[in-house]
Amino acid sequence: MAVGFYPTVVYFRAVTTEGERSGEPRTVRTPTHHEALAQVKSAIERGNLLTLFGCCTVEYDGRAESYLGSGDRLIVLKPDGTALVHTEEGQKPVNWQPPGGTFESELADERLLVRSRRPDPDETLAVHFEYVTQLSAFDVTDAKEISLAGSEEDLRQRILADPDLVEKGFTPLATERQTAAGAIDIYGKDADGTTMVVELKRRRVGPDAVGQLRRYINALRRDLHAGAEVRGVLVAPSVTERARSMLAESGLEFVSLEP
Amino acid sequence: MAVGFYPTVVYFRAVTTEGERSGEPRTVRTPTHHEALAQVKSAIERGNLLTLFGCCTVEYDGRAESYLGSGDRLIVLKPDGTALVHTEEGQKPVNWQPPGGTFESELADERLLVRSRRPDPDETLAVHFEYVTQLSAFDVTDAKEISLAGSEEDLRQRILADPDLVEKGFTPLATERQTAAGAIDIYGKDADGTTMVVELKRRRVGPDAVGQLRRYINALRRDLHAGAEVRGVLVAPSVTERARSMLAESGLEFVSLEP
DNA sequence: AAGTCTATATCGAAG
DNA sequence: CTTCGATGTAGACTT
Repeated sequence: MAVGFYPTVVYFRAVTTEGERSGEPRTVRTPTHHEALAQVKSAIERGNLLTLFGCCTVEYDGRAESYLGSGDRLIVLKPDGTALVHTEEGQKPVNWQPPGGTFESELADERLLVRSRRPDPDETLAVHFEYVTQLSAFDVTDAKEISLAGSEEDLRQRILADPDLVEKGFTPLATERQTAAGAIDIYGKDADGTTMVVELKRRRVGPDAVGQLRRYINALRRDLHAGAEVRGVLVAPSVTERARSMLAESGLEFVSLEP
Repeated sequence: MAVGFYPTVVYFRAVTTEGERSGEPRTVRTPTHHEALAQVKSAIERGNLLTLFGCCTVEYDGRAESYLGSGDRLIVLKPDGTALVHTEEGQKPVNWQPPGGTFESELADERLLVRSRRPDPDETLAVHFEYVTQLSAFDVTDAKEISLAGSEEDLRQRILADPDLVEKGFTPLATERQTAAGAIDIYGKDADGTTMVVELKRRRVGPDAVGQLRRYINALRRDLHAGAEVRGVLVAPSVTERARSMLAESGLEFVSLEP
């Protein structure tokens, strides 16, 4: 068992038992600010994923402004310019920077300062470290794409494959059909040939979805010849009480379907 | 310079130069799955912030479902139950679990498996590791709250402090005044005593904001006696072309104000 | 607990 | 480039 000293740089090559692992991560514990600066610069240069844990203050200036007092946080810097500042709680980072920016690091007042700048909108994020507990640079290449099911897109695919899920005899004619009020999820006809507008929601819907469907139908009625009959169907797992009464008022229909 | 062997557990106490630092972080490089499991369990038990870097697959099942094939990722587990799976790009984690869940870890097929379960909605996230490159457990207590300026709330405070920013003679009477269409940001009267509805947006607004303001005004006209005159003012840094014409059509006004 | 609204929303698609 | 809608939205606040 090795006991770390101060500062300690650890280079290591992974023991490979099943296929090639990624390049050597570089980890430094309790570095001096000077040493941390060198490691940060080098990691950014190499396009590594960089994590820093330590006590810091954070300033953000851009679409809004914020100041975060001194405390322990985990900072993640990605090669695409993303910056994340995480505290011990919450899913959302307490501060962040979206992809596309650039990182700069320097010693300010003899302490490590990491800055992220992003143009359009012009935004800066500055992390001032009081001390760095641990710094790690990882070589990471992850080509795999995620496959997601149960989304609205997935629901649409299922209805197109089996239109009877909406109503027996329903025939989809188009998806994303454009109207003045936006694109209709599924446009089609019922068994009698009456035009139908189907709006999909993957979860319980409120009044906003009813308004959206209503706007589509009004737009469609204007687009089609006057007096054209158009049915509107909201497809969702469930509906709020207020939305249900709005549907009734507007002569719209609801079909319950799990995503 | 120390060269890591396999596995290596590093316990260290930070050198304190300015006030007490947090407890000792625990970092393990290229652990066996068995060793990783012990460290994960111990870190969760202690309420530490845990980071894992390594090659893994990720399964999610809950509001939707997803599968993520094998690749290098950074996993962050927080003591509040938050789980984050980050790849080398993007601000959003590729998979995640909101706070409130519980972690379980075990060896499945002799490999480290970390699971997160969350009730209501019932959701599970499972990370299967092919190998762990590095594992770190941090003791973290961050009491500091973030102070944010330049938000819509901030804009409202400024207008209440100086109503002339909207219009000379404007008198705010209420904030968050309820209507059937929702709450009005600032409700008041102009120099002539005419009712005013002020809608605030901290950034460039599109047609949606005009629609929102229009709904508030219609609701208010219904609430007040018939024929009541109501002015609507949209306060934002700027407005899109389409929104500007909608404002003109609806007889609404626009005041440019930076957040 | 459920509904509503905001966000430094982020993200992707479409015009 | 803007505009628009979906998100496993998250998170805060009201009822």
